[in-house]
Amino acid sequence: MYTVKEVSKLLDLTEHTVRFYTDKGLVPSVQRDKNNNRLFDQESINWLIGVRFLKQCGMSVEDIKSYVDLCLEGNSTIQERYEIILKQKVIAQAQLEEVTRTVKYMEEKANHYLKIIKGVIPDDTNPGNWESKYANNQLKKAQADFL
Amino acid sequence: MYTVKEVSKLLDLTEHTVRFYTDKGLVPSVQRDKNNNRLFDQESINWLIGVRFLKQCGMSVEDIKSYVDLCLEGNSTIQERYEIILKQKVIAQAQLEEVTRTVKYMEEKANHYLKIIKGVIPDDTNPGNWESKYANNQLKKAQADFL
DNA sequence: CTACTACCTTCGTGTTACACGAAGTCAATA
DNA sequence: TATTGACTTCGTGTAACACGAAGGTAGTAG
Repeated sequence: MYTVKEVSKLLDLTEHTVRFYTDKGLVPSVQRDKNNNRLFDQESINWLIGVRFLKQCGMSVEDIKSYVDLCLEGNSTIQERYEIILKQKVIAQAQLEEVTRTVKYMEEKANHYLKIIKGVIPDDTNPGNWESKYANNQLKKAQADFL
Repeated sequence: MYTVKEVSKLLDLTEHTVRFYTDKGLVPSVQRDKNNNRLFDQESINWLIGVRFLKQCGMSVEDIKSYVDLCLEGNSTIQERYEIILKQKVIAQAQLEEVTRTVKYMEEKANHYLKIIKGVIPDDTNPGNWESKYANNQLKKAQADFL
């Protein structure tokens, strides 16, 4: 059994957020002790982890609430829930691509700066610099995605 | 040369956001035509793409502005910029792990639902369901990360 | 017994990064 | 002439919190 504080540490959420989520009904299994303190058992923590995943891929608190309610409604809603998860899966996959590109950008950028610092190449801070060159290269791929 | 509308389509931002960013000075190379319309050349678009990457890994508009200002200040700020990028790189890499986990969660969850729908396994909607079982498995890894 | 700590509550304000609409102004185009 | 599309400022609204205040209760330590 965990307190709000422990859970917040465990899942890297603020206590505020943990209370916020439970109050919004995102963690139906959360209990109270005789002093009205929130008590999280393993299951509640598991729920919270699930909630974090759903949040992660851009679901609003409201939408997560709806989803949780569907879960509580029972087996009749499984098709509906399946479709929600499928949609989120697609979103998460798109995020994965974006984040992968971002990591790559940061890596190449860091390398670029490092080279300048080490004097391997001259600096080029002014407009028309690496930002441009890098992005110009990226743009072909990027545009293919966006257009 | 691109208009706000075109850029917004190209980079999947709203026109509001594009104006917002340019007004905040995140795209120093943006020009105006004789009618005061924002005009984006290739370089401005590249800048915007860079801004998007920085945003992506959690930098605030304010911090991006500071970074952009550092860029404009010139070669003396390269070390500082290098450190910023390194920090963002770490953040982006952490995001990558999180998103990877999220994708996995969604995939496994979708598979689970699919099995229920196809009648391969019975439903288990009530508390103590798959959410718990999945999360219980995840928890060991998760806890290793968080504790 | 009292002080302190750790929960809880409600209330209310502040923040970020926008979204959105209103109203009014230009300028080019049909 | 009317529409279109850009612009501006102003102002409100929103989500998901962050944070502090004020006040309550419960358990522990000195």
